[in-house]
Amino acid sequence: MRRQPTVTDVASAAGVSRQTVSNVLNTPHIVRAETRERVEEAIARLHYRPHASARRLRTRLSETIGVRLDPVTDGISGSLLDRFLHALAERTAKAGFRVLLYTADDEAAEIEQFGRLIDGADVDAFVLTSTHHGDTRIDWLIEHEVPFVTFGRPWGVADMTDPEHLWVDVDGRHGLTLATEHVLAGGAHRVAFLGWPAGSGTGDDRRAGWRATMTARTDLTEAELAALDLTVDEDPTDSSVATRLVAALDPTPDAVVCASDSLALAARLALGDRVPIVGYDDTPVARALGLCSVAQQLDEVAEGVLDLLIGAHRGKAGGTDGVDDPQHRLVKPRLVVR
Amino acid sequence: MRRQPTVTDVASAAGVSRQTVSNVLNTPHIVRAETRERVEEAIARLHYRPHASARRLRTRLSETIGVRLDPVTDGISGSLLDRFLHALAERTAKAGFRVLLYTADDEAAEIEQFGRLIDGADVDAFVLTSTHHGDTRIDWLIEHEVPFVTFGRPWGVADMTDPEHLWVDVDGRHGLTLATEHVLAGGAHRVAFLGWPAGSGTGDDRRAGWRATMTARTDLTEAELAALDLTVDEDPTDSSVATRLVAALDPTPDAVVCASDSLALAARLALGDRVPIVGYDDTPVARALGLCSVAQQLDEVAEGVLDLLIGAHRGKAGGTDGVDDPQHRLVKPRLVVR
DNA sequence: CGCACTTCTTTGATCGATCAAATAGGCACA
DNA sequence: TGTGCCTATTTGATCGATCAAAGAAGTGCG
Repeated sequence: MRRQPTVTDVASAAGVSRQTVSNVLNTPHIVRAETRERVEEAIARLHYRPHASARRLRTRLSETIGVRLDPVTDGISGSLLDRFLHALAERTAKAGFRVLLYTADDEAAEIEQFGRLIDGADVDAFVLTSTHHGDTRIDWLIEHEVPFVTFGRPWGVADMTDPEHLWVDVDGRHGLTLATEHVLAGGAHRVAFLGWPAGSGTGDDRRAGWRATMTARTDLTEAELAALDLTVDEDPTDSSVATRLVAALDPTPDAVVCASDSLALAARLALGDRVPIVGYDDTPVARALGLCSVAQQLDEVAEGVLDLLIGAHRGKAGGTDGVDDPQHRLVKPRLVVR
Repeated sequence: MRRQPTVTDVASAAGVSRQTVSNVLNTPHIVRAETRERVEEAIARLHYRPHASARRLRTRLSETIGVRLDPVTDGISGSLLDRFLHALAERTAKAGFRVLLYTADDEAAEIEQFGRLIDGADVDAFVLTSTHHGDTRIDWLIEHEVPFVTFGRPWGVADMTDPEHLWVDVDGRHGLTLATEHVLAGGAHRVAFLGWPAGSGTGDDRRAGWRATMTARTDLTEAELAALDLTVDEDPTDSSVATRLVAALDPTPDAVVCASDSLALAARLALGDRVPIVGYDDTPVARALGLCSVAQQLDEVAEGVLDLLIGAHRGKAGGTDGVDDPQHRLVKPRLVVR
């Protein structure tokens, strides 16, 4: 590997000075067109590429986003993060940024990582993916004035509208409304919901979509709805529990809408293909089983994350395309019909 | 965010010079114990952390590994990359390195990325995950003397032993041997193999494991084996094809060993749970269905990748623990029995 | 023609670390 | 006591870029 050309090399090749080359790269508009072209020609001829670390040292900006790679959750939806990461990496690259991965076993370790990555100028912003109520990481980031965006709402009431906490999320309630309306339109009447125990923001949000739709569109009583509201812990070994639960439901419901594809798989194993089942996340499992599923629009989520981050960078400017709330963005999921 | 302390700050706090602080951090053994302790105390007291970009500028090392995030393949095994990435990120962090993600739509674009990332000192090595025979990326990396390791063997004959091409792979042949022996031990006799068409190195390797075991352990003729050797394109929409294929097999085989979990799912949908089925990759799908599956030991793979990379860094030293071939490593998979 | 005023370009300093070479300190031995 | 040698520490230069401020060229107007 021979020595890389530097700004100085380009400068002498183009017959100008270092700073002019730097200007061509960073603030092209202040350079006279003729000079700019000469410099650009020299850059191309020498295959010059700026040394990212040198620039970072001077500007104190890394143009890199840190993303934690969660320990694999063993859920079928594991690939969700994968897809989100891909969408994020792609968009990030388009915006001229990079994605740096890190791992951490617990919150304390992750905060330690924040410090290391920020102090070392490795990253200048974070994207958090698994947030929960009372997350200490978020307090740390806000206190240390580190820009960040979470994929997922903070479910605490006050937090949700906190302008310091930027978030993007998928409207799960809307997703289950779509799912429920779809099976109702297909002739179902007694539609069961298979979800997680109350208490998780995400799960409750999805349940609410089912419940609201059922209340509005059917004449089922509260008691009947309660009987159709099935709950199981999310745990791979629990799929058998879910299977038993669904099978025990008597009479068999006309359809089942689920809070996740892994629950949908359990329902499918219990009921076979006689009853329409709708999953959530549109994972390969749903595809393989031929089940309808609610697809999170991860491209849009990634786009939103980046918009908010760049907005935050450039002085809290925020969304461009007429979004009402520039600090938060709720993406509408789509129902994949099969 | 107040200004971060620098080596100079630490130096004056400890009453020594810059370089001594640097020595404590990089070559502690040349510093007298008493001095070292004083410096370490000052580092802790000031919460000093080295500025990574400054160090990289000087050393011309980024201590960062570039990994391409593949476009999601829609296979059930998508989560495999996810798990590998996680294992890699974790090990990488332990070795004091970082993982930088990038994406690229095709090989040319990826080579363009190589150039950008190397010239910018963003990364100093790459890990490639989806390699194929005659991969131009590999030629580029070797030509430009950029260290890299691939997860996956190059299936060209000459390439496989090329000392310039470091690789780690999982012994799929052994995996299918384990799978086949397991079902044979369970009393099966006519064991079918469900895999991809001949021509893919990985698929052929797995098939060979099944075939060799069947030949050695059963008295089935070549013709009988050929009839049990089922082939289908890997494509999500093809699972129905696989299902038909398996169902058409008459008489029903005693067991089916598969080249992937998504094929195992197809077999399961065709045969129900009357016949033992073994998948490959131990994805959540296999777990949810209660199927046996061959688990790639991604931790070991990640460890191998890092060993080779660090070995290459430090002058082609290579493996430590008595591995025969210091440039290549074949990890033995494990059968998860359910 | 000359002075003020832009606009574009150059020069010197700087970011925070490490490298290379020089210096100071300690110890043994003649 | 002085010389030589080894080890521990300090000093000056450097990596490649950007920032800040100074300098040069070009324009308008009295």
